[in-house]
Amino acid sequence: MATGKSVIRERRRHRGDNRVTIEDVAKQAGVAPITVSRALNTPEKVSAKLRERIDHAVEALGYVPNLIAGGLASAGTRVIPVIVPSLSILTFIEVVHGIQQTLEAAGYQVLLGSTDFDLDREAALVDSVLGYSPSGVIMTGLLHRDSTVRRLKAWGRPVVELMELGDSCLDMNVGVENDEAGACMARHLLERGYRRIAFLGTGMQRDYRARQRYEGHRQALEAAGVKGDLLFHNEEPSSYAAGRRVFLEALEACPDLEAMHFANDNLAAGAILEANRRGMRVPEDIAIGGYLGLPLGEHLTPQLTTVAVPRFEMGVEAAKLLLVRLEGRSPPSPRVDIGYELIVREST
Amino acid sequence: MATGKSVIRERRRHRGDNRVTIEDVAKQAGVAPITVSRALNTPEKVSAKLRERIDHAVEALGYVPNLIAGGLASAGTRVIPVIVPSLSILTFIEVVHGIQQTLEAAGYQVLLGSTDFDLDREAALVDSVLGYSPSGVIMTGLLHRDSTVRRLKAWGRPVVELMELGDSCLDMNVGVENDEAGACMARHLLERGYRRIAFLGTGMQRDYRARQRYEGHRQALEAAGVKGDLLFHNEEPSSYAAGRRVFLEALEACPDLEAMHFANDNLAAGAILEANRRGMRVPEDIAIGGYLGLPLGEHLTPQLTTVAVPRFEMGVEAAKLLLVRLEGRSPPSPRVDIGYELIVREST
DNA sequence: CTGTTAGCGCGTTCAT
DNA sequence: ATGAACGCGCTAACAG
Repeated sequence: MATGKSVIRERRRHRGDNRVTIEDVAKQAGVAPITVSRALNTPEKVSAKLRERIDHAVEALGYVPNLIAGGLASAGTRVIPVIVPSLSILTFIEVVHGIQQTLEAAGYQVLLGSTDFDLDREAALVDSVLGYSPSGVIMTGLLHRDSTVRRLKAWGRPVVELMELGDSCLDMNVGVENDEAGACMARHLLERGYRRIAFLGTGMQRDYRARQRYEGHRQALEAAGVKGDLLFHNEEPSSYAAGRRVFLEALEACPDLEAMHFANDNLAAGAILEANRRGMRVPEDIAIGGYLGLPLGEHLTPQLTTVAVPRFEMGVEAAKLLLVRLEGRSPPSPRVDIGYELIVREST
Repeated sequence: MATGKSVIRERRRHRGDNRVTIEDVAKQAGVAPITVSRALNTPEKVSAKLRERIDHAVEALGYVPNLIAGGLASAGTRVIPVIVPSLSILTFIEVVHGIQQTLEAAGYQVLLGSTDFDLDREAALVDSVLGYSPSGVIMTGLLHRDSTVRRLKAWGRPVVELMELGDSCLDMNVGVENDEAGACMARHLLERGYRRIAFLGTGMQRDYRARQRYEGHRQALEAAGVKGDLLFHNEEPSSYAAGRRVFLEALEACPDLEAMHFANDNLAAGAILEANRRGMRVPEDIAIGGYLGLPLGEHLTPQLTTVAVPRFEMGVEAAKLLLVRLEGRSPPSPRVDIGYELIVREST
């Protein structure tokens, strides 16, 4: 006869959904659902014999765990939101790539969010993604709305802040010292004998990391007794075209310039390409330095001198830090300086 | 006295988790939890008065819905997995960018997965992400393991397959006709009067879309009575450096070549940069054509002739198609040809 | 090592 | 327009 039990089974799924559940597997293997759960999540806690029976049943039925249900029960999905300012800027993408590759290998999934450099959008995004009960969060930068900081602190799970390094962070921090990187290129240009040196950037209003590099640049020049506040910038987004434009603007405004320190390699590459077009000699007529270490730099003529930052590795490192914490251990240091490297090539 | 009820409330959360729940809000507003749920999800079904009280309570308590619980109850989170072959290839990133921007604006979140061009990894990823009860899925390409196809079909929710167009797709399809795009460039080179024309690519073993373009190229040449199977390729990933290398290999193997049709702009740009370095004249000594329409192309000297594909728009279109289906409507056509455009510049 | 019980926080369903 | 009851599928906690 149809018992009450079977009635329940009939109306089990809300809608046309008919996925195999852990209960189906348990029945097939002749065990309790929890044993299936254990066989899948902590195999060492289940006898070899049962494990095998269960693996069979899983295979036979094509069971795929419902991670949503698991997440609700255990208050933690294997999802890591990664919040970046923009997906149109190569830097962030390479970082995301490093993160994604590392986390996916460890069985976590990346939930992508972008703020368009807007801290209010960041705040809203954080609220929203915390609703997914993520295992941890990776954020860009150290600068957030108070509400964001409060939420994340109250939340209490691992958080990594990425890109720049600072005195205080929410939880963990990996990045580079932007002012030092800026000073590094400035000192290199000084050593080469250049004295009329300008810093050129775009979108520096929103990109405070570029401003930090400029600050390092300025201080390095002034420490050497050289005028350091020669700055050219506009607010368009970084691109080759933007690089060509600031390059020309600076040349026009300041024809006796000897060297240009660009806020990033995209701009610097644009400048070299423009110089190529006009038959200008680099570095004889004008020296050019960049920041990032984009692959394009070494293929230009002249090859671009740059301060390279390991962007992919920065992502990997952030993910590793998070994974350590997710495994319940605590990392040797919650702060990782990923470093930078001056690569001297032909353009200076 | 402590009633049974309050005991339950004490031990409510499994672990240190202390998030505000819908019940807290309901209590504060003096309504039932379900009313809060409605006020948030279908405000038009709740009286203005209650809605206001509830909004207040939400604000005051800082309530953020637990999307996991919602997902479990309603069998559908607002998550869209996007599965791409690689995050180190700019093309896919721009597509993801378009998708992400469109979906995020509509209140959906992108779950990122990458397969490294491996169909078995793709199959595993699909299994895994379906566990998140996503609202829909966006996949790359039309070629999948049988098991992947079966799962997705049985699953029954919206699926978009992206990049190339084909006769049959799982559900919806947006992309470009690769063979036509390849033929387009080939015909352009023929029109320019070139006869000794080679196709050069890298990683074509895994990248069957590049093979499709080569096929279109070959047929166009042979239709014109020109030898079409001049092919140079190797299996390294695409990069400027790889472009420089195939360029040199082809020149050496075939010094009387008149034109080169590259599988993508990265390779073509590498070739132009190498030609710059060697003082070779393009297109006089050798003509160069690309595919994609990367920004770099127009800044090179000579500017690169290319077949441009609107990659960002392709992502936007895919997301829109999905959104239409998610709103319960059905799109005018489940197949969108995103098109391509021949951009003739200086290099041919 | 295995099972029982009791929710996780919501939305569906059905009643009012 | 609002509410009560129930279960989505899984795992934590506690027994045995």
